[in-house]
Amino acid sequence: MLNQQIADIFRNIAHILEIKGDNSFRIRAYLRAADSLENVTEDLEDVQREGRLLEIEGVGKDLAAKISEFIGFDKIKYYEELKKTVPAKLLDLLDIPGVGPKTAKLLYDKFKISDIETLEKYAKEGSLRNTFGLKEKTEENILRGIELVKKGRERMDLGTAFLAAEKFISALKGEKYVEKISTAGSLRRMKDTVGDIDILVVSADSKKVMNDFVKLKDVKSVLAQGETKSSVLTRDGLQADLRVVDKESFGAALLYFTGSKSHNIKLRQLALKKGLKINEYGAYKKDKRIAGETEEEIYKLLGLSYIEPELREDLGEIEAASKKKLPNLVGITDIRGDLHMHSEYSDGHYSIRDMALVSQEKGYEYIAVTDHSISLRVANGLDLDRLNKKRKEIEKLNKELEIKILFGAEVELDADGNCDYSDRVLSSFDVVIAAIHSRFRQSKKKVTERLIRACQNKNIDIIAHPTGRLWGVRDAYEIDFGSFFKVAADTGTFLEISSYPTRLDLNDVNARMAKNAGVRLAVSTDAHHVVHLDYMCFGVACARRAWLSKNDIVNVLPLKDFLKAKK
DNA sequence: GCCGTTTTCGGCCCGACTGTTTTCAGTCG
Repeated sequence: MLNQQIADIFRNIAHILEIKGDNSFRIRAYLRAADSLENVTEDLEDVQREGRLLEIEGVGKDLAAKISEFIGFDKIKYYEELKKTVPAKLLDLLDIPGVGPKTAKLLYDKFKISDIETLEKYAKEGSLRNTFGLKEKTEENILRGIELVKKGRERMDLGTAFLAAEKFISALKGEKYVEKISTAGSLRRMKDTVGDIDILVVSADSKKVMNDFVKLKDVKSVLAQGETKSSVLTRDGLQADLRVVDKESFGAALLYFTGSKSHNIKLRQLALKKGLKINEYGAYKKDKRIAGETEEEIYKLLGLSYIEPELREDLGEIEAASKKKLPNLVGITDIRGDLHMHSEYSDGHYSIRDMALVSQEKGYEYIAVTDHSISLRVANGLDLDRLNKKRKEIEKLNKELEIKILFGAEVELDADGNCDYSDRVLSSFDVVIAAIHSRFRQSKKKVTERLIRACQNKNIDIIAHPTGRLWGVRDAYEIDFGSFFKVAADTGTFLEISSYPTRLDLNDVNARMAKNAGVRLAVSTDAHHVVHLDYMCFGVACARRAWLSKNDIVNVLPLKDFLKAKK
């Protein structure tokens, strides 16, 4: 995608400038702009055409010109020239933990090393030592870093990380020497992917916490064990870090370790303007600590209302908090029904009754059982006979159970956006979800037309996982979001936030844009198993990251209001 | 290179850790 291409170029420019030892603030400007571009949902080409490039945070006159240049010529002259000054693969060295621009430059200047393989050879031979600032220890570190790169420091999906962290937290929480415990980092912000698990603890006996932590059942190996910080590798291959902090610094530490980095930077800048200083130990006025035990008191001190972790991305939340204009975010307890799940009629593993009973236990008022339609044969899509059988079973269950079961379907959209059931059949469902499960590789224009056609179908209530991304399997297909969201809003078609942790689709950025376009969203699990019904928390977190409140979500409505709200 | 309730120049978050020094530079989060 264009936005990503340009972001990558800016990041590469920054890395080359780092190696060349350029002004660090200019380097930071390129990195900041790259981050910023990744948060723009609109196609940069559209933004450029409408002359709005300068509205993007961190993009000024110069970078706007470079973006325009790339859009027009597929090249940025400055970048092409800059690339000639360093070997292409030299930038790969920066991926090695512990190797930064200075070391990379040293390695190149002294040994002409410009790729990871050569570096590994030199380090193994021991021929790096006895150079300026390089000794045996550094060689070891480089080799260890290369191993890490090879293993791939891949991020994990939110679901895997969340469940792993929960095990750690619940194991430690019961101990009486653990006063306070919380996750931090991107996991606490509920980002769709997580790098590693961060846990903070307040304890009177940090030694005991550390000992217990590294001995927990899920720990495969111990990477480091210290007085206040330990790192382990879990059986799933995830790194988990536990830190013990002082009680009076817990809030400041939580704030610091939760991030995001750009959120923290902005908070600190704000503090400076007020003559204060914030670090991970507290908030200070002339070296005197005046806050730090809770996050709330630090935000208050800065004149901000409390900012929920999901919002801490420096995407306008600090400005909104200073005007007391933060949204009243939707919460898990607001959800009254799950509108997307499968039973053993198609490819689910449980009966309708089982899915209903577990949902009922969650306190839901209604669910929609939306098995696959006839043309999705790999998922045992339902023909008309089985549809009738299913309908009768639901009618029977509805007389017996307290929860209301809606008769639904997840209907295939063909290459042109048409359905595989007739209008007559479609209109007999309580809820119709439409989805794309094939022909992912169509052009952006074609996919957009396909989705728009689905929105215009009066029988289709919801579009499931609209961008089709499946973490670790395939990227989202390209969509003209502006046109798609407008039609969805105009036709009253709900768009789904799939809570399935490897989907989370729409994602936070897209969902926020959809809301701003007037679209209403359905947060659903797409459960194929009773335990998947628990995934709702991930979809709600995604909605919160998208700044959505109850008004933006349809399955917070009581059943009769929901039925009235849909087409 | 960006940016502005101490504005159009002069700033730009802050501290820990590590390995290498002997007072610090580089890297990281």
